[in-house]
Amino acid sequence: MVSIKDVAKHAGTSFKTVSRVINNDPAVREETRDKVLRSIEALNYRPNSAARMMRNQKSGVIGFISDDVVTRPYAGELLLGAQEVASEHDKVLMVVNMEHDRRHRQQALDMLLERRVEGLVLATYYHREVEVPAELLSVPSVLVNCYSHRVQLPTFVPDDERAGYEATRLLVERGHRRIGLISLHPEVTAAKLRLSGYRRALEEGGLAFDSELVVRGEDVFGKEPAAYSVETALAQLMALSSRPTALVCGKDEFAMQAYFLLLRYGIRVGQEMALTSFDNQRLIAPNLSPGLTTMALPHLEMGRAAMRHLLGGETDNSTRLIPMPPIVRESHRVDR
Amino acid sequence: MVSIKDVAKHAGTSFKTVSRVINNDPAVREETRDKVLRSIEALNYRPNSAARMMRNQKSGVIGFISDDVVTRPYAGELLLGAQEVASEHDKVLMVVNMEHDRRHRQQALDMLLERRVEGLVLATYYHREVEVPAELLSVPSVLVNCYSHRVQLPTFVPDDERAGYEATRLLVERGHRRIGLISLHPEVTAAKLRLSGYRRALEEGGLAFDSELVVRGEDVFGKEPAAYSVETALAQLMALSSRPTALVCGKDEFAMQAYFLLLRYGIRVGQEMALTSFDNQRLIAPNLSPGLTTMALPHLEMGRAAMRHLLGGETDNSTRLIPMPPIVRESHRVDR
DNA sequence: CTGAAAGCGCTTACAG
DNA sequence: CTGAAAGCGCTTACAG
Repeated sequence: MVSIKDVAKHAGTSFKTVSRVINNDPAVREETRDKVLRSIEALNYRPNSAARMMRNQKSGVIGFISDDVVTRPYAGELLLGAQEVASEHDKVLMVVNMEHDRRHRQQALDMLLERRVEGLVLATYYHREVEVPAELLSVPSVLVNCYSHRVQLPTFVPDDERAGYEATRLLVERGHRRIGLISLHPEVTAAKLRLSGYRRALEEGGLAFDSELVVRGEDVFGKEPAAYSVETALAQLMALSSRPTALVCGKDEFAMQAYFLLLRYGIRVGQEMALTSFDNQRLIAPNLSPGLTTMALPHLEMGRAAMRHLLGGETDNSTRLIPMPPIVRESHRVDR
Repeated sequence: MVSIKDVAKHAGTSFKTVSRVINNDPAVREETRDKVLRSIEALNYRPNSAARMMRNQKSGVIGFISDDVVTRPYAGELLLGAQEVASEHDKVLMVVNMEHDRRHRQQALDMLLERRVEGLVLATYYHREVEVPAELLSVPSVLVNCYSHRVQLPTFVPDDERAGYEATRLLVERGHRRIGLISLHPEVTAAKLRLSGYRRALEEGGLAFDSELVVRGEDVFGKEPAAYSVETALAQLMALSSRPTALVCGKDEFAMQAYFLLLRYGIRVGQEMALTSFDNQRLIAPNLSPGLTTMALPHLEMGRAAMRHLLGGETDNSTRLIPMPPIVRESHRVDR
């Protein structure tokens, strides 16, 4: 590889002068600079960042540790948002997978720390509590889409309570008084928060909470055969003496299934049933007819906000609730 | 930061001995090694990879350049597959976005080359031709999910022709003689290849190609209002004097829309209409009822294969067609 | 405006 | 089995 000395020789200067040129030091005569630049061009020279790093004692690298973020639909936007902001600050991301295997995880962390990352982002593909490796405390770190009760770190999570409230309010406003909720697994963070938003909206609308209207739409992950499904949930709701006229679905996948399953009861979403949901999966929500009104997961925004915080040198460890904007389409537009 | 010398001082050896220990040089007395290891532990020492890189003249980094791979549903598996294999080889990925902006792209490339990446992966989220930056030729590089006619590089792309053939054959086998094709934008690589697979399957089944049965389901990206849509495509097919009894959809999103739109004609997929598709979007295909039979995009496999090739030190520049396995569910099971 | 020296934190031969 | 020297490719003071 061609080094700064090769360039110096080619340009007939000292290598120090070359260093000045590549670092845009103004104290170089125009003529000298041009000569050096031509040599750089001619030799196709690129400064070795490892050498620079050693002298400067900084790597310009941010570690991005995540579970399946990149493969889950749209969760990759966490990465994209983080990358965008990092790039504005002339930082690059080193992306590693959080392996479940403890040894692998340790290796990945060691690798990042040996590369002297200037910061660490820990991100998950769904909103949940995480076990924070102690190493995160040795460099500036942030938590994205996840949180910890044991460690104090800046935390960026979706405002699921508010989203639950908004998803329900859209239906209350239309005059619905029997609003079903097909819930995610009840132990999931988002499920709890959204349920409490749902209750708040009911209360605000002067409606009593009826536990019969809250049904579970999914099983423990991967359990077969499933004891809980959208199908069983809907069956339960449809068996009520006073059926719901509106439905809040725990995620767009639930909503999609509900569109189909409700047809069995002769019920069309957007006609006999108002419906809202969460996620805004672009693969689903706009392709349903009628289009699905849903609260968007703010992946891009969380990624950006977290990286801005990290690179902005802020020190405050609080939790930021990132809004989940309602994406209003047609499915909730049924008046009662 | 604590360096090798601090460890040596703490352990009472020369720093050279410390270097031996961290590099697992067997020629160190057990006792000395233990002493050093304890000091490393005590000081929480981590070797500086920049310094190592400088001496070793290799970075252990592979650059992963892509367009929107991480945000497109499941295309992120390209990254995951690549990462998996890289990690087995003790390499890490540096992920950068291919900006449309020429200057940004150049910056990203420069950055990667300054970091002395040992290889480069260029990946796209859909199968298409790319303009390959000249810099890719200066280090071992591979193309994933994309190709170039101007540059010879190892190339890993989905076998779309074969997939088109399989998707059609599943329907021919069931006795269908009028098989519609709702095509992607006809200029798209996958559309052309799949069309030729469709024709091959018809021919093999002794069926004449009828251009009336091939309709376009999408417009140029982002064009509003759309001149072509699944709705218009279906309308065209349903207006034919001899309607199709089976449908090959250009992607799962088309299929999903078709499920809904066909209801307007009183036609249920899996009853009066057999249907196959491409992609295997896990968000869509299993959630439709009946479940969608579709040819899976082999993202994970392409990512793995490409990285194996890159790190395996192979030199052959040919193109590998990665199979798109048929994911057989219910939608095609309609006999004629 | 330009250059010679020292050093960042390691590893690679070479001695002993 | 252990150590002293040289050097990887840069930048940071310090001279001139």
